[in-house]
Amino acid sequence: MLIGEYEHSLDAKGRLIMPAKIREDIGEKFIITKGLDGCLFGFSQTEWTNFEEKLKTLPLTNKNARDFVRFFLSGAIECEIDKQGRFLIASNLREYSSLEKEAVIIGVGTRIEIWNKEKWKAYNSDENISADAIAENMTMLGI
Amino acid sequence: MLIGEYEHSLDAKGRLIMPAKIREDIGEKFIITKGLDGCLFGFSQTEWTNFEEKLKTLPLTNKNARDFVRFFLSGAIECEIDKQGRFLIASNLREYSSLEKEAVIIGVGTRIEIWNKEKWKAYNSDENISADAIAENMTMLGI
DNA sequence: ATGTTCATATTCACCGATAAGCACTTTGTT
DNA sequence: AACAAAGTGCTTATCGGTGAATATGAACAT
Repeated sequence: MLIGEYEHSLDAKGRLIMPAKIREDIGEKFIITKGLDGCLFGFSQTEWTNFEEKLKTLPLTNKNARDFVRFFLSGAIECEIDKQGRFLIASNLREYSSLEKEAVIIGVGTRIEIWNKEKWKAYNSDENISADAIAENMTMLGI
Repeated sequence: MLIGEYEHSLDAKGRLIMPAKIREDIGEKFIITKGLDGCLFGFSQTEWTNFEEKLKTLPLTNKNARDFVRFFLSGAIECEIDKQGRFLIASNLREYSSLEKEAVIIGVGTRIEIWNKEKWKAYNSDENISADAIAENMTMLGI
């Protein structure tokens, strides 16, 4: 289970440290792709195949579904973590997610997400995560 | 059942003593997350896996669900209690809950809560938790 | 009251993870 | 061939996390 929030910075070549606590869960080789809300998604190999399976079940007759599948598959790249714990983020993905220097990596259960730090902070101060909304969701789930 | 209120202080590295009476209930490894009202939640592993199971059922395509899952999982970290009974609170969680020196740990049935002492006092002197208000809510709940 | 034990507080030292800079290699372009 | 750009790998310094040692204080028994 991938959890936690970690701040690190890209080096001049666009490489990022994979937090030590995530490294063993996600594996030496993993997949990153364009994510939702302006971040990047990262999947371990097994989670990626799960995800692909789900995409396959979508009806190709539906334009929305076709767009959705294209979005995720076209942006996907396999990454490898080097001896020093870093991985390179392809330039098109860096551009998509506005990653330049300061980044935040978060674990979200089955995947990680990579955010531009500023965007992450903005997202968190947004009303989309108000205490009320969270409390409401908690009771809905019976927590 | 987790109960009681305990005051302790963080050391220079951000570690906190787990009160002896809570230690055996919560286990050697447990999970802390961002909580509501500016405190942190702490769950035993069994309570946490229940929670995780529920989160897994939420749909990726729903923004509300994404927000909710992100809040709890990105804010979560597994903690281990060391030989001296202490555990480290990750810096982002310390920041979130304004924990610097004096802290209060309370047991709340299925979870513990960790508060900045000042915040805890302020919260308790608030009128929202006057004995009268609580009694009123109790009758509403049919107690 | 005194001593004993257990829990908590405080300080210090060490080690590993990370940041940052640099050099070398590869690839593609002119 | 020469160069620029991108990718890969190494080295060093720093900082945060971790464990050990010691001090303080409360609870309890004699």
